[in-house]
Amino acid sequence: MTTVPIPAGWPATEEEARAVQDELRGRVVTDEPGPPPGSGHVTGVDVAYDDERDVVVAAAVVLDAAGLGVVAEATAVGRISFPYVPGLLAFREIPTVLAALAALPCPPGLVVCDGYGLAHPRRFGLASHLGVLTGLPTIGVAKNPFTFAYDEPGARRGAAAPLRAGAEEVGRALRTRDGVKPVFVSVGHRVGLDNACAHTLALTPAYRLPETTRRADALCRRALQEAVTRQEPTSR
DNA sequence: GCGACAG
DNA sequence: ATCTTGTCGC
Repeated sequence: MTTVPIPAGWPATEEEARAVQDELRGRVVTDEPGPPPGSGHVTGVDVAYDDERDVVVAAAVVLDAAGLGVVAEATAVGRISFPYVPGLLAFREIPTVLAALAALPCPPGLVVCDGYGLAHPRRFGLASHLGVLTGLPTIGVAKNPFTFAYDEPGARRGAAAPLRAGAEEVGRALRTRDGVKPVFVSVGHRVGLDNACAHTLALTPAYRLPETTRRADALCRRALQEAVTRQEPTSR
């Protein structure tokens, strides 16, 4: 497994990173409904870190949208390309995630990201950024509301309430399990919000988080352990 | 100025 | 994200 290089010209400062977001945000496509839920491929991507050893591992897991079975998976290993800064998460994850997607043997279809798309300080979160760079339809499903406001949705699975930045609806708080904390869905690229929520519900038949992110999370953690174990075979 | 802040 | 065992509850 080769290590993904940090791209030439990758932002080195927060100021540069914000400038990149401001430049690319205009390329987000929001007037396409996106692929219909329940057909084709749905791919989850996630990343795990070992900041101490400067290792980051990304995983991409392709599921059959109809039965949610695993169709393909891939991982990639890289170096930490940016510190974690709220609002700049994409610069920390994207190089390695792109490599994992590129390593897949089949088209990803809709990509489901851990985090936000348009629900972002500059309306250009990880999911939107990844969508613009790949051209793929993407959505973001986050576990926390970040700085956004929302009213508690109804207690039943399927209930939803707007995720708001002031009066603007930047996403939706969506209940995926009865009585359990909602997830926070936002549009990434080339998908509508209603459709993004429909996909999220289709991907959560049993747990709060989408099967895509659950599978990708488990895979990148496993791969990270293997990567650092190989790095120091006789530590201790 | 201070605190909050996706992963 | 990550550090980390058991435990209460459906």
